[in-house]
Amino acid sequence: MAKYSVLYNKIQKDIEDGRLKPGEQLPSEKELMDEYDLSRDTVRKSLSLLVTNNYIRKIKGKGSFVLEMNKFDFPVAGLISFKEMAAKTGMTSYSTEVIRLQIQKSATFPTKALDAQEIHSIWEVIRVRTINGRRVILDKDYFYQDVVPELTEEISSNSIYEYLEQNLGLKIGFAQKEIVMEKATAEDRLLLDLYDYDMVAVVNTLVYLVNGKLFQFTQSRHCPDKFKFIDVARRNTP
Amino acid sequence: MAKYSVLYNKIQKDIEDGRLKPGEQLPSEKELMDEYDLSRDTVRKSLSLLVTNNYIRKIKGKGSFVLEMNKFDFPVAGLISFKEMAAKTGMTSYSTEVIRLQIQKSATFPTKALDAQEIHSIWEVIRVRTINGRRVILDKDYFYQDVVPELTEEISSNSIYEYLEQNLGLKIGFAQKEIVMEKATAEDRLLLDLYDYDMVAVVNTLVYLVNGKLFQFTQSRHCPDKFKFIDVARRNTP
DNA sequence: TAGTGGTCTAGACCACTAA
DNA sequence: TAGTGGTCTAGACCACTAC
Repeated sequence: MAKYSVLYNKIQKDIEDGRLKPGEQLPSEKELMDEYDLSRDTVRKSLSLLVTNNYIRKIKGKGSFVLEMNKFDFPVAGLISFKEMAAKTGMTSYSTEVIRLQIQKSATFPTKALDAQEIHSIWEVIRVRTINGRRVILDKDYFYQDVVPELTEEISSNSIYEYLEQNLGLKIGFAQKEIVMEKATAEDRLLLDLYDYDMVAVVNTLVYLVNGKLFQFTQSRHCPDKFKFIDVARRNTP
Repeated sequence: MAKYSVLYNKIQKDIEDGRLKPGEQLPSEKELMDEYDLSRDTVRKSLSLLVTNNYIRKIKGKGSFVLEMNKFDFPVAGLISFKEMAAKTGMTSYSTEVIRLQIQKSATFPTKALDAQEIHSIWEVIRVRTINGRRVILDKDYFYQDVVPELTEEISSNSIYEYLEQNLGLKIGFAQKEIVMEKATAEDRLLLDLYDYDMVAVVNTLVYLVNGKLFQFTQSRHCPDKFKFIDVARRNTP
Protein backbone atom coordinates (compact mmCIF):
# COMPACT_ATOMS: atom_id res chain seq x y z
CA MET A 1 0.00 0.00 0.00
CA ALA A 2 1.22 3.42 -0.93
CA LYS A 3 2.33 5.64 1.95
CA TYR A 4 -0.21 8.34 1.16
CA SER A 5 -2.97 5.70 1.18
CA VAL A 6 -1.94 4.57 4.63
CA LEU A 7 -2.25 8.08 6.03
CA TYR A 8 -5.46 8.69 4.08
CA ASN A 9 -7.07 5.55 5.46
CA LYS A 10 -5.91 6.33 8.97
CA ILE A 11 -7.49 9.78 8.98
CA GLN A 12 -10.61 8.67 7.12
CA LYS A 13 -11.18 5.98 9.70
CA ASP A 14 -10.57 8.41 12.55
CA ILE A 15 -13.27 10.64 11.12
CA GLU A 16 -15.79 7.89 10.44
CA ASP A 17 -15.27 6.34 13.85
CA GLY A 18 -15.60 9.70 15.57
CA ARG A 19 -12.07 9.98 16.93
CA LEU A 20 -11.85 13.15 14.85
CA LYS A 21 -15.00 15.17 15.36
CA PRO A 22 -16.71 17.55 12.95
CA GLY A 23 -15.09 20.98 13.08
CA GLU A 24 -11.98 19.64 14.78
CA GLN A 25 -8.59 20.75 13.49
CA LEU A 26 -6.18 18.19 12.10
CA PRO A 27 -2.47 18.29 12.91
CA SER A 28 -0.60 20.65 10.58
CA GLU A 29 1.17 19.26 7.53
CA LYS A 30 4.49 19.76 9.32
CA GLU A 31 3.29 17.76 12.32
CA LEU A 32 1.99 14.95 10.14
CA MET A 33 5.34 14.85 8.32
CA ASP A 34 7.18 14.36 11.59
CA GLU A 35 4.67 11.99 13.13
CA TYR A 36 4.50 9.61 10.17
CA ASP A 37 7.98 10.29 8.79
CA LEU A 38 6.73 11.40 5.39
CA SER A 39 7.68 14.15 2.99
CA ARG A 40 5.38 17.12 2.79
CA ASP A 41 4.15 16.22 -0.68
CA THR A 42 3.08 12.79 0.48
CA VAL A 43 1.19 14.26 3.42
CA ARG A 44 -0.40 16.78 1.08
CA LYS A 45 -1.46 14.01 -1.28
CA SER A 46 -3.34 12.28 1.54
CA LEU A 47 -5.03 15.50 2.60
CA SER A 48 -5.96 16.38 -1.00
CA LEU A 49 -7.76 13.08 -1.30
CA LEU A 50 -9.63 13.73 1.91
CA VAL A 51 -10.66 17.10 0.49
CA THR A 52 -11.95 15.72 -2.81
CA ASN A 53 -13.84 13.04 -0.93
CA ASN A 54 -15.41 15.69 1.30
CA TYR A 55 -13.96 14.55 4.59
CA ILE A 56 -12.02 17.71 5.42
CA ARG A 57 -11.50 21.22 4.19
CA LYS A 58 -8.29 23.21 4.21
CA ILE A 59 -8.03 26.90 4.96
CA LYS A 60 -4.90 28.73 3.95
CA GLY A 61 -3.12 30.17 6.93
CA LYS A 62 -5.28 28.31 9.43
CA GLY A 63 -5.23 24.58 8.96
CA SER A 64 -7.25 21.52 7.99
CA PHE A 65 -10.64 20.85 9.55
CA VAL A 66 -13.07 17.96 9.65
CA LEU A 67 -16.21 18.79 7.70
CA GLU A 68 -19.60 18.85 9.34
CA MET A 69 -21.60 16.80 6.92
CA ASN A 70 -23.95 15.01 9.22
CA LYS A 71 -27.03 17.04 8.50
CA PHE A 72 -28.46 14.46 6.16
CA ASP A 73 -29.65 11.05 7.07
CA PHE A 74 -27.26 8.74 5.37
CA PRO A 75 -23.92 9.26 3.74
CA VAL A 76 -24.34 7.89 0.26
CA ALA A 77 -21.55 9.42 -1.74
CA GLY A 78 -22.33 8.34 -5.25
CA LEU A 79 -21.75 4.75 -6.13
CA ILE A 80 -22.82 2.25 -3.55
CA SER A 81 -24.56 -1.10 -3.65
CA PHE A 82 -27.79 -2.02 -1.95
CA LYS A 83 -25.96 -4.25 0.48
CA GLU A 84 -23.39 -1.60 1.34
CA MET A 85 -26.16 0.89 1.92
CA ALA A 86 -28.06 -1.52 4.08
CA ALA A 87 -24.96 -2.01 6.18
CA LYS A 88 -24.20 1.71 6.48
CA THR A 89 -27.67 2.77 7.44
CA GLY A 90 -28.22 -0.13 9.75
CA MET A 91 -31.41 -1.35 8.12
CA THR A 92 -32.68 -4.02 10.38
CA SER A 93 -34.73 -6.08 8.00
CA TYR A 94 -34.10 -6.38 4.32
CA SER A 95 -34.01 -9.10 1.71
CA THR A 96 -33.56 -9.58 -2.01
CA GLU A 97 -35.67 -11.81 -4.21
CA VAL A 98 -34.41 -12.84 -7.63
CA ILE A 99 -37.30 -12.64 -10.08
CA ARG A 100 -35.46 -13.47 -13.27
CA LEU A 101 -31.92 -14.54 -14.15
CA GLN A 102 -31.19 -15.34 -17.76
CA ILE A 103 -29.00 -14.69 -20.80
CA GLN A 104 -30.28 -12.51 -23.58
CA LYS A 105 -29.11 -11.52 -27.01
CA SER A 106 -29.05 -7.76 -26.36
CA ALA A 107 -32.77 -7.51 -26.91
CA THR A 108 -33.95 -5.35 -24.05
CA PHE A 109 -30.54 -3.86 -23.29
CA PRO A 110 -31.09 -0.17 -23.85
CA THR A 111 -29.71 0.78 -27.23
CA LYS A 112 -28.34 4.12 -26.12
CA ALA A 113 -26.08 2.35 -23.68
CA LEU A 114 -24.51 0.17 -26.36
CA ASP A 115 -21.20 1.25 -27.76
CA ALA A 116 -21.94 -0.09 -31.20
CA GLN A 117 -24.36 -2.36 -32.99
CA GLU A 118 -22.37 -5.44 -32.06
CA ILE A 119 -24.33 -8.41 -30.83
CA HIS A 120 -23.56 -9.27 -27.24
CA SER A 121 -24.73 -11.98 -24.91
CA ILE A 122 -26.09 -10.24 -21.89
CA TRP A 123 -27.03 -11.33 -18.40
CA GLU A 124 -30.38 -10.02 -17.31
CA VAL A 125 -31.00 -9.97 -13.56
CA ILE A 126 -34.27 -8.76 -12.13
CA ARG A 127 -34.50 -8.42 -8.39
CA VAL A 128 -36.92 -7.04 -5.85
CA ARG A 129 -35.61 -5.46 -2.66
CA THR A 130 -37.75 -5.72 0.44
CA ILE A 131 -37.22 -3.44 3.41
CA ASN A 132 -39.16 -3.94 6.61
CA GLY A 133 -41.62 -6.22 4.88
CA ARG A 134 -42.39 -3.87 2.01
CA ARG A 135 -41.20 -4.42 -1.56
CA VAL A 136 -39.73 -1.01 -2.35
CA ILE A 137 -37.11 -1.39 -5.10
CA LEU A 138 -37.19 -3.17 -8.44
CA ASP A 139 -33.68 -3.60 -9.83
CA LYS A 140 -33.00 -4.56 -13.42
CA ASP A 141 -29.35 -5.25 -14.11
CA TYR A 142 -27.69 -6.04 -17.40
CA PHE A 143 -24.11 -7.28 -17.70
CA TYR A 144 -22.04 -8.19 -20.74
CA GLN A 145 -21.35 -11.90 -20.57
CA ASP A 146 -17.81 -11.55 -21.87
CA VAL A 147 -17.04 -9.58 -18.71
CA VAL A 148 -19.24 -11.54 -16.31
CA PRO A 149 -19.23 -15.13 -17.59
CA GLU A 150 -21.18 -16.77 -14.79
CA LEU A 151 -23.94 -15.58 -12.51
CA THR A 152 -26.01 -17.68 -10.13
CA GLU A 153 -29.13 -17.07 -8.13
CA GLU A 154 -27.11 -17.27 -4.94
CA ILE A 155 -24.73 -14.54 -6.07
CA SER A 156 -27.61 -12.39 -7.24
CA SER A 157 -29.48 -12.61 -3.99
CA ASN A 158 -26.37 -11.72 -2.05
CA SER A 159 -24.28 -8.90 -3.53
CA ILE A 160 -23.29 -8.98 -7.18
CA TYR A 161 -20.76 -6.22 -6.69
CA GLU A 162 -19.03 -8.12 -3.94
CA TYR A 163 -18.73 -11.08 -6.31
CA LEU A 164 -17.48 -8.94 -9.19
CA GLU A 165 -14.84 -7.19 -7.15
CA GLN A 166 -13.65 -10.01 -4.93
CA ASN A 167 -14.08 -13.09 -7.12
CA LEU A 168 -13.67 -11.75 -10.63
CA GLY A 169 -11.25 -8.98 -9.66
CA LEU A 170 -13.11 -6.40 -11.71
CA LYS A 171 -12.28 -2.82 -10.87
CA ILE A 172 -15.23 -0.47 -11.01
CA GLY A 173 -14.17 2.92 -12.26
CA PHE A 174 -17.09 5.27 -12.37
CA ALA A 175 -20.77 5.42 -13.12
CA GLN A 176 -23.16 7.82 -14.74
CA LYS A 177 -26.54 8.09 -13.09
CA GLU A 178 -29.70 9.61 -14.43
CA ILE A 179 -32.66 10.14 -12.14
CA VAL A 180 -36.12 10.60 -13.58
CA MET A 181 -39.72 10.04 -12.55
CA GLU A 182 -41.97 7.72 -14.53
CA LYS A 183 -45.52 6.48 -14.51
CA ALA A 184 -45.67 3.09 -12.84
CA THR A 185 -45.96 0.16 -15.23
CA ALA A 186 -48.07 -2.94 -14.73
CA GLU A 187 -44.85 -4.74 -13.79
CA ASP A 188 -44.10 -2.12 -11.14
CA ARG A 189 -47.54 -2.55 -9.64
CA LEU A 190 -47.14 -6.32 -9.64
CA LEU A 191 -43.69 -6.50 -8.09
CA LEU A 192 -43.69 -3.51 -5.75
CA ASP A 193 -45.96 -2.46 -2.91
CA LEU A 194 -46.89 0.85 -4.45
CA TYR A 195 -50.12 1.36 -2.51
CA ASP A 196 -51.94 4.25 -4.18
CA TYR A 197 -48.90 5.74 -5.88
CA ASP A 198 -48.91 5.70 -9.66
CA MET A 199 -45.33 6.88 -10.22
CA VAL A 200 -41.87 5.52 -9.51
CA ALA A 201 -38.45 7.09 -9.15
CA VAL A 202 -36.14 5.64 -11.77
CA VAL A 203 -32.36 5.60 -11.52
CA ASN A 204 -30.60 4.60 -14.72
CA THR A 205 -26.96 3.82 -14.23
CA LEU A 206 -24.14 3.06 -16.63
CA VAL A 207 -21.18 1.48 -14.90
CA TYR A 208 -17.68 1.56 -16.36
CA LEU A 209 -14.55 -0.35 -15.39
CA VAL A 210 -11.38 1.57 -14.56
CA ASN A 211 -10.14 0.85 -18.07
CA GLY A 212 -13.10 2.83 -19.36
CA LYS A 213 -15.06 -0.13 -20.72
CA LEU A 214 -18.81 -0.04 -20.20
CA PHE A 215 -19.95 -3.28 -18.66
CA GLN A 216 -23.25 -2.77 -16.89
CA PHE A 217 -26.52 -1.01 -17.23
CA THR A 218 -28.87 -0.87 -14.29
CA GLN A 219 -32.35 0.43 -13.95
CA SER A 220 -33.54 0.83 -10.39
CA ARG A 221 -37.22 1.57 -9.86
CA HIS A 222 -38.24 2.87 -6.42
CA CYS A 223 -41.45 3.41 -4.53
CA PRO A 224 -41.72 7.21 -4.56
CA ASP A 225 -42.16 7.62 -0.82
CA LYS A 226 -39.13 5.48 -0.04
CA PHE A 227 -36.76 7.07 -2.49
CA LYS A 228 -34.02 9.44 -1.50
CA PHE A 229 -30.88 10.40 -3.34
CA ILE A 230 -28.06 12.30 -1.68
CA ASP A 231 -25.40 14.16 -3.57
CA VAL A 232 -22.53 16.40 -2.63
CA ALA A 233 -21.50 18.85 -5.28
CA ARG A 234 -18.39 20.92 -5.31
CA ARG A 235 -18.41 24.06 -7.35
CA ASN A 236 -15.42 24.55 -9.65
CA THR A 237 -13.18 21.98 -8.04
CA PRO A 238 -10.01 23.93 -8.93
CA MET B 1 -3.24 32.51 -12.28
CA ALA B 2 -1.35 29.48 -11.12
CA LYS B 3 0.61 27.63 -13.79
CA TYR B 4 -1.27 24.38 -13.29
CA SER B 5 -4.56 26.27 -13.70
CA VAL B 6 -3.42 27.66 -17.02
CA LEU B 7 -2.67 24.21 -18.39
CA TYR B 8 -5.85 22.79 -16.84
CA ASN B 9 -8.01 25.47 -18.46
CA LYS B 10 -6.26 25.05 -21.79
CA ILE B 11 -6.92 21.32 -21.94
CA GLN B 12 -10.44 21.61 -20.50
CA LYS B 13 -11.33 24.11 -23.19
CA ASP B 14 -9.77 21.95 -25.89
CA ILE B 15 -12.01 19.09 -24.78
CA GLU B 16 -15.19 21.13 -24.47
CA ASP B 17 -14.63 22.82 -27.82
CA GLY B 18 -13.92 19.52 -29.52
CA ARG B 19 -10.28 20.13 -30.41
CA LEU B 20 -9.55 17.09 -28.26
CA LYS B 21 -12.02 14.36 -29.13
CA PRO B 22 -13.38 11.58 -26.91
CA GLY B 23 -10.96 8.67 -26.79
CA GLU B 24 -8.09 10.75 -28.11
CA GLN B 25 -4.73 10.50 -26.40
CA LEU B 26 -3.20 13.55 -24.74
CA PRO B 27 0.49 14.36 -25.08
CA SER B 28 2.56 12.50 -22.50
CA GLU B 29 3.53 14.23 -19.28
CA LYS B 30 7.08 14.58 -20.62
CA GLU B 31 5.81 16.27 -23.79
CA LEU B 32 3.59 18.65 -21.81
CA MET B 33 6.58 19.53 -19.58
CA ASP B 34 8.63 20.51 -22.61
CA GLU B 35 5.84 22.23 -24.50
CA TYR B 36 4.72 24.43 -21.61
CA ASP B 37 8.07 24.61 -19.80
CA LEU B 38 6.69 23.16 -16.56
CA SER B 39 7.98 20.70 -14.02
CA ARG B 40 6.45 17.26 -14.08
CA ASP B 41 4.63 17.76 -10.79
CA THR B 42 2.91 20.84 -12.14
CA VAL B 43 1.81 19.01 -15.26
CA ARG B 44 0.60 16.14 -13.11
CA LYS B 45 -1.38 18.53 -10.93
CA SER B 46 -3.26 19.80 -13.99
CA LEU B 47 -3.97 16.29 -15.21
CA SER B 48 -5.09 15.14 -11.74
CA LEU B 49 -7.68 17.91 -11.72
CA LEU B 50 -8.91 16.86 -15.14
CA VAL B 51 -9.24 13.31 -13.81
CA THR B 52 -11.24 14.28 -10.72
CA ASN B 53 -13.50 16.43 -12.86
CA ASN B 54 -14.06 13.51 -15.23
CA TYR B 55 -12.53 15.02 -18.33
CA ILE B 56 -9.79 12.47 -18.85
CA ARG B 57 -8.57 9.17 -17.54
CA LYS B 58 -5.01 8.03 -17.12
CA ILE B 59 -3.76 4.53 -17.77
CA LYS B 60 -0.43 3.52 -16.35
CA GLY B 61 2.03 2.60 -19.08
CA LYS B 62 -0.21 3.91 -21.83
CA GLY B 63 -1.13 7.55 -21.42
CA SER B 64 -3.94 9.99 -20.74
CA PHE B 65 -7.16 9.83 -22.74
CA VAL B 66 -10.19 12.04 -23.19
CA LEU B 67 -13.26 10.43 -21.62
CA GLU B 68 -16.30 9.56 -23.67
CA MET B 69 -19.03 10.97 -21.54
CA ASN B 70 -21.45 12.17 -24.13
CA LYS B 71 -23.97 9.40 -23.79
CA PHE B 72 -26.32 11.51 -21.71
CA ASP B 73 -28.24 14.49 -22.86
CA PHE B 74 -26.75 17.30 -20.88
CA PRO B 75 -23.65 17.62 -18.82
CA VAL B 76 -24.85 18.81 -15.45
CA ALA B 77 -22.07 17.98 -13.05
CA GLY B 78 -23.47 18.80 -9.68
CA LEU B 79 -23.93 22.41 -8.77
CA ILE B 80 -25.25 24.62 -11.51
CA SER B 81 -27.77 27.40 -11.65
CA PHE B 82 -30.88 27.52 -13.78
CA LYS B 83 -29.39 30.19 -15.99
CA GLU B 84 -26.15 28.31 -16.48
CA MET B 85 -28.08 25.17 -17.36
CA ALA B 86 -30.26 27.07 -19.80
CA ALA B 87 -27.13 28.38 -21.50
CA LYS B 88 -25.43 24.97 -21.63
CA THR B 89 -28.38 23.07 -23.00
CA GLY B 90 -29.38 25.79 -25.41
CA MET B 91 -32.95 26.09 -24.20
CA THR B 92 -34.62 28.36 -26.68
CA SER B 93 -37.36 29.81 -24.58
CA TYR B 94 -37.27 30.22 -20.84
CA SER B 95 -38.20 32.84 -18.29
CA THR B 96 -38.36 33.37 -14.55
CA GLU B 97 -41.20 34.94 -12.66
CA VAL B 98 -40.69 36.19 -9.12
CA ILE B 99 -43.71 35.20 -7.05
CA ARG B 100 -42.57 36.43 -3.67
CA LEU B 101 -39.54 38.35 -2.36
CA GLN B 102 -39.50 39.25 1.30
CA ILE B 103 -37.63 39.12 4.58
CA GLN B 104 -38.62 36.62 7.22
CA LYS B 105 -37.65 35.88 10.78
CA SER B 106 -36.55 32.28 10.19
CA ALA B 107 -40.12 31.07 10.29
CA THR B 108 -40.37 28.74 7.32
CA PHE B 109 -36.64 28.20 7.01
CA PRO B 110 -36.31 24.49 7.58
CA THR B 111 -35.15 23.89 11.09
CA LYS B 112 -32.86 21.00 10.23
CA ALA B 113 -30.83 23.36 8.08
CA LEU B 114 -30.20 25.79 10.88
CA ASP B 115 -26.91 25.58 12.70
CA ALA B 116 -28.40 26.64 16.01
CA GLN B 117 -31.51 28.19 17.45
CA GLU B 118 -30.28 31.69 16.70
CA ILE B 119 -32.76 34.06 15.18
CA HIS B 120 -31.79 35.18 11.72
CA SER B 121 -33.32 37.53 9.24
CA ILE B 122 -33.81 35.54 6.09
CA TRP B 123 -34.56 36.42 2.51
CA GLU B 124 -37.31 34.31 1.03
CA VAL B 125 -37.43 34.19 -2.77
CA ILE B 126 -40.08 32.20 -4.57
CA ARG B 127 -39.76 31.89 -8.32
CA VAL B 128 -41.41 29.97 -11.12
CA ARG B 129 -39.35 28.84 -14.11
CA THR B 130 -41.07 28.58 -17.45
CA ILE B 131 -39.61 26.57 -20.30
CA ASN B 132 -41.21 26.61 -23.73
CA GLY B 133 -44.35 28.16 -22.35
CA ARG B 134 -44.87 25.62 -19.58
CA ARG B 135 -44.30 26.41 -15.91
CA VAL B 136 -42.10 23.48 -14.87
CA ILE B 137 -40.05 24.48 -11.81
CA LEU B 138 -41.00 26.12 -8.52
CA ASP B 139 -37.92 27.41 -6.72
CA LYS B 140 -37.96 28.45 -3.09
CA ASP B 141 -34.71 30.03 -1.96
CA TYR B 142 -33.73 31.16 1.52
CA PHE B 143 -30.63 33.27 2.25
CA TYR B 144 -29.26 34.62 5.51
CA GLN B 145 -29.52 38.38 5.37
CA ASP B 146 -26.20 38.93 7.10
CA VAL B 147 -24.56 37.29 4.10
CA VAL B 148 -26.88 38.65 1.40
CA PRO B 149 -27.93 42.09 2.63
CA GLU B 150 -29.86 43.23 -0.40
CA LEU B 151 -31.94 41.43 -3.01
CA THR B 152 -34.16 42.97 -5.67
CA GLU B 153 -36.75 41.61 -8.02
CA GLU B 154 -34.48 42.37 -10.95
CA ILE B 155 -31.64 40.33 -9.50
CA SER B 156 -34.00 37.50 -8.64
CA SER B 157 -35.45 37.29 -12.11
CA ASN B 158 -32.00 37.25 -13.64
CA SER B 159 -29.46 35.04 -11.86
CA ILE B 160 -28.99 35.30 -8.12
CA TYR B 161 -25.82 33.27 -8.25
CA GLU B 162 -24.27 35.58 -10.78
CA TYR B 163 -25.03 38.48 -8.44
CA LEU B 164 -23.64 36.70 -5.39
CA GLU B 165 -20.41 35.71 -7.07
CA GLN B 166 -19.71 38.78 -9.17
CA ASN B 167 -21.17 41.61 -7.08
CA LEU B 168 -20.87 40.34 -3.53
CA GLY B 169 -17.72 38.32 -4.17
CA LEU B 170 -19.10 35.30 -2.32
CA LYS B 171 -17.32 32.07 -3.01
CA ILE B 172 -19.56 29.04 -3.19
CA GLY B 173 -17.82 26.03 -1.76
CA PHE B 174 -20.05 23.02 -1.99
CA ALA B 175 -23.64 21.92 -1.72
CA GLN B 176 -25.53 18.96 -0.37
CA LYS B 177 -28.50 17.88 -2.40
CA GLU B 178 -31.32 15.58 -1.45
CA ILE B 179 -33.74 14.36 -4.09
CA VAL B 180 -37.13 12.98 -3.11
CA MET B 181 -40.59 12.63 -4.58
CA GLU B 182 -43.57 14.25 -2.94
CA LYS B 183 -47.28 14.54 -3.42
CA ALA B 184 -48.09 17.81 -5.16
CA THR B 185 -49.42 20.53 -2.86
CA ALA B 186 -52.17 22.99 -3.69
CA GLU B 187 -49.44 25.57 -4.23
CA ASP B 188 -47.69 23.28 -6.72
CA ARG B 189 -50.89 22.81 -8.66
CA LEU B 190 -51.49 26.55 -8.65
CA LEU B 191 -48.04 27.67 -9.76
CA LEU B 192 -46.97 24.81 -12.04
CA ASP B 193 -48.52 23.26 -15.13
CA LEU B 194 -48.76 19.80 -13.67
CA TYR B 195 -51.47 18.51 -16.01
CA ASP B 196 -52.70 15.22 -14.53
CA TYR B 197 -49.61 14.52 -12.43
CA ASP B 198 -50.11 14.49 -8.69
CA MET B 199 -46.46 14.27 -7.65
CA VAL B 200 -43.41 16.49 -7.93
CA ALA B 201 -39.68 15.87 -7.84
CA VAL B 202 -38.17 17.82 -4.97
CA VAL B 203 -34.52 18.82 -4.72
CA ASN B 204 -33.49 20.19 -1.35
CA THR B 205 -30.12 21.87 -1.39
CA LEU B 206 -27.92 23.27 1.34
CA VAL B 207 -25.24 25.60 -0.03
CA TYR B 208 -22.06 26.38 1.86
CA LEU B 209 -19.41 29.01 1.24
CA VAL B 210 -15.78 27.99 0.84
CA ASN B 211 -15.22 28.94 4.47
CA GLY B 212 -17.72 26.26 5.42
CA LYS B 213 -20.51 28.60 6.48
CA LEU B 214 -24.02 27.56 5.50
CA PHE B 215 -25.75 30.44 3.78
CA GLN B 216 -28.56 29.14 1.64
CA PHE B 217 -31.32 26.60 1.58
CA THR B 218 -33.17 25.91 -1.65
CA GLN B 219 -36.14 23.78 -2.40
CA SER B 220 -36.72 23.15 -6.07
CA ARG B 221 -40.00 21.49 -7.06
CA HIS B 222 -40.21 20.05 -10.58
CA CYS B 223 -42.90 18.73 -12.86
CA PRO B 224 -42.18 14.99 -12.81
CA ASP B 225 -42.04 14.53 -16.57
CA LYS B 226 -39.59 17.40 -16.99
CA PHE B 227 -37.22 16.45 -14.24
CA LYS B 228 -33.86 14.87 -14.85
CA PHE B 229 -30.84 14.71 -12.61
CA ILE B 230 -27.44 13.63 -13.87
CA ASP B 231 -24.66 12.46 -11.65
CA VAL B 232 -21.23 11.04 -12.17
CA ALA B 233 -19.94 8.89 -9.37
CA ARG B 234 -16.43 7.67 -8.95
CA ARG B 235 -15.88 4.58 -6.88
CA ASN B 236 -13.15 4.80 -4.24
CA THR B 237 -11.46 7.87 -5.62
CA PRO B 238 -8.04 6.78 -4.29
C1' DT C 1 6.15 37.77 13.54
C1' DA C 2 5.37 32.79 13.48
C1' DG C 3 2.67 29.29 11.62
C1' DT C 4 -0.28 27.67 8.22
C1' DG C 5 -1.39 25.90 3.60
C1' DG C 6 -0.42 26.82 -1.86
C1' DT C 7 2.70 26.50 -5.62
C1' DC C 8 6.72 24.99 -8.07
C1' DT C 9 10.99 22.62 -9.05
C1' DA C 10 14.55 18.71 -10.01
C1' DG C 11 15.60 14.30 -9.46
C1' DA C 12 14.98 9.52 -8.25
C1' DC C 13 12.97 4.89 -8.50
C1' DC C 14 9.09 1.86 -9.50
C1' DA C 15 5.22 -0.68 -12.20
C1' DC C 16 2.81 -1.22 -16.18
C1' DT C 17 2.23 -1.47 -21.48
C1' DA C 18 3.61 -2.40 -25.92
C1' DA C 19 6.65 -3.63 -29.58
C1' DT D 1 13.45 -2.57 -24.36
C1' DA D 2 11.60 2.18 -24.47
C1' DG D 3 7.92 4.94 -23.04
C1' DT D 4 4.26 5.75 -20.01
C1' DG D 5 2.20 7.10 -15.61
C1' DG D 6 2.66 6.31 -10.04
C1' DT D 7 5.11 7.35 -5.92
C1' DC D 8 8.29 9.77 -3.00
C1' DT D 9 11.71 13.10 -1.52
C1' DA D 10 14.04 17.72 -0.19
C1' DG D 11 14.04 22.25 -0.71
C1' DA D 12 12.40 26.76 -2.06
C1' DC D 13 9.33 30.76 -2.12
C1' DC D 14 4.71 32.73 -1.67
C1' DA D 15 0.06 34.22 0.45
C1' DC D 16 -2.91 34.09 4.08
C1' DT D 17 -4.18 34.10 9.24
C1' DA D 18 -3.48 35.15 13.78
C1' DC D 19 -1.32 37.42 17.47
